[in-house]
Amino acid sequence: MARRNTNRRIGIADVAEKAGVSHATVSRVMNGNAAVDPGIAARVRAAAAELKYQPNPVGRSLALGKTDTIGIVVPDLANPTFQAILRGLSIAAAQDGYRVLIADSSEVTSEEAILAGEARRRCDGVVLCAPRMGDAELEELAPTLHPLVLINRTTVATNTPSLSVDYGQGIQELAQHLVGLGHRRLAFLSGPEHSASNRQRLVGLETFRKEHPEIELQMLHGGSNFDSGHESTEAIIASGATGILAFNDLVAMGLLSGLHEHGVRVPEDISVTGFDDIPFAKYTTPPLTTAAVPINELGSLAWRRMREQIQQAGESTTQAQDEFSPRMEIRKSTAAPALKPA
Amino acid sequence: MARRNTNRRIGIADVAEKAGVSHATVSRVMNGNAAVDPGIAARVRAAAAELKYQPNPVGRSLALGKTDTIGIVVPDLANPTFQAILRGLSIAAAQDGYRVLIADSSEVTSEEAILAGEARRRCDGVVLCAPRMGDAELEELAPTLHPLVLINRTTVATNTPSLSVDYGQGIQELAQHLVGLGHRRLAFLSGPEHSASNRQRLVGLETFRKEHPEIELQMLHGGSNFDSGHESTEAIIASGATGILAFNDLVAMGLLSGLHEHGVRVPEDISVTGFDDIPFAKYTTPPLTTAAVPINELGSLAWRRMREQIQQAGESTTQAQDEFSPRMEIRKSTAAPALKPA
DNA sequence: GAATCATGAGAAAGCGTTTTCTCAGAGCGT
DNA sequence: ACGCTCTGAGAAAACGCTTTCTCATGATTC
Repeated sequence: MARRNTNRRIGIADVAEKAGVSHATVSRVMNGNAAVDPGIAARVRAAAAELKYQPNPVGRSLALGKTDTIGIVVPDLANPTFQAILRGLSIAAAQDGYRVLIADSSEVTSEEAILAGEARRRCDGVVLCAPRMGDAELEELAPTLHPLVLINRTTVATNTPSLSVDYGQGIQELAQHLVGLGHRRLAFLSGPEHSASNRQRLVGLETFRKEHPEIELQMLHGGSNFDSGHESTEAIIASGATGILAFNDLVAMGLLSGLHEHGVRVPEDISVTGFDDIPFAKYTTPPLTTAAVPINELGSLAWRRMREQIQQAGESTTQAQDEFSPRMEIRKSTAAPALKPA
Repeated sequence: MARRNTNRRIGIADVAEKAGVSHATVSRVMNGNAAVDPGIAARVRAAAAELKYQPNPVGRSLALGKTDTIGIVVPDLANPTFQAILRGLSIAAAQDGYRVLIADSSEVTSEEAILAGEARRRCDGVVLCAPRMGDAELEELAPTLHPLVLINRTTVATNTPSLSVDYGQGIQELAQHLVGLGHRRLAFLSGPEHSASNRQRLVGLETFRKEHPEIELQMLHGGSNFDSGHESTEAIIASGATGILAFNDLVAMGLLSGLHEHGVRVPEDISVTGFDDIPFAKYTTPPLTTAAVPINELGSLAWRRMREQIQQAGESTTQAQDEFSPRMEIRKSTAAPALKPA
């Protein structure tokens, strides 16, 4: 065996001995599972209190087959969106006595499946944010992870709830907002190539194109963070577009700062929109027009969906596929274009 | 027992049966602990692979007495500082095969000790961020949590490593920076009453006062987030101070936006400084002068200190007390005052 | 060729709980 | 006063793994 009895943390046996009962009885009074003589119960409780006994969660987990913990897999903890989801999830889960375990894949897509499996084995369920994972891999992985809640992804398996944001609609509304202001030359500064939510934006913009054939819409490659937005500054200026749809708020902020450095005024010369409405979006200069995603709700709803699955353990009923529609948040980074477009 | 053998997840016994060996042997080949006949080992590995066997971490934890998990207690996951620490910690720990479990106390100081104890029982160690916990409570709690790493707090117990930032020095440097620019009327927009780091700032400012008796320095009550900074706007304007030391970047940003709404120009009318240098500080308008804390390092160093303790389990050696000196980050929110001070 | 030794596999104990099983004793009715 | 039910506590099994203990087998040496 591992450790010969070095002065170990006090366990149920110590309480049992002190109270002069069996450890089964101690367990019973601690969990209130069966009727115990009030006198004995009091004696046990006194002993437990005196010894400051706290049941070992690992032992409990093994016996109970549950850990009261859920895992969350995120691609990048530096992203405010995932931070917010994590926070919402953590707070909601804590309310029900659950804790959350983090697995940050650091954008390494190939690790995501492994991390998720690992997390699932340690926890009672997994919330998976894997925007870049291939569909095939996701389909294969999902059943092995149940209970599972997907964020911004869906599976064909109907017993997996998913929470997603309608990025396609959001980006269309933003584009229409720009058109409504008088812009005729738009550019979309796209996100990571294999991102599912980027694909949704592209699909939305395709629809937009059909409805507005008269509008020029360029597609520029970008990334998902500050720096990539900043790096795209010159390409944006060169594009000649007056209305820029950035992949998200982070990219928009990087772009904003790049444009400022180049002496390009926002919104006088160029209008910029973001996506997500991260907490800082309203504090940029100028405050960022964006599509607001109810990000705190996402986290807490993720927990609710998880809890539903944990409670009805076994019976695999079909689960809700929640979709959130972003809400336009018109601020000061968009305005009518000053120059006449071509 | 809990569950009569409903179609359970496959375990070590299944592999043993399939390979025609005892489960002890399976365990041996999985962990490479003892010499096993190469032929048998191959058979076991084949069986394990075919069954996709993955050892149950809870069982392992119970047998091994370790969970490969550490907990982190934070007062507020919405605060970028704690987000960054969490991230640094998580990434560093993952490198060594450890996961991190979150406990967000939601600023409820009275819960912190309980959460920390809870976390400790589930994990191999705890990183504690509890800026508002009373000193006495901390002293009593610390020994029960070992291995423990304290952030921005210290204990008399020398076997508890702590990582802290020299807020006192940072705030003095910021004040001196303002004085150097010509400001004579300063105001400190303080943080939460019982915050340890706020006390450090106050001590630092006391020193500053002694060195600069000619400078007026007002103390204003505030909080630690956007909103509290925003709410303090009118009090700040009323104070007549031209140089404002905000508790942190969040407060400074709230103040910046409030001043903007009131038509007060920064830095022409009032100079504002923050603290922390959160990622967004350089994107405010104007970019925020602040004292930069090497926040990513804090997280990874926290893990290193934790790992050291976990490795030398038992022998309670005295541990390092690391202190970081903030680095001045002079940006555009501070400048020489336009008006002649009294 | 027998005694010694090394190798390696199975049996079983242990980690700390919960829960089923079992049974002693009390209470009740007739 | 006997037998019945019922209450409640202890014994023991189970959760899934690791590791010590034990012992059989085959190799080595004099």
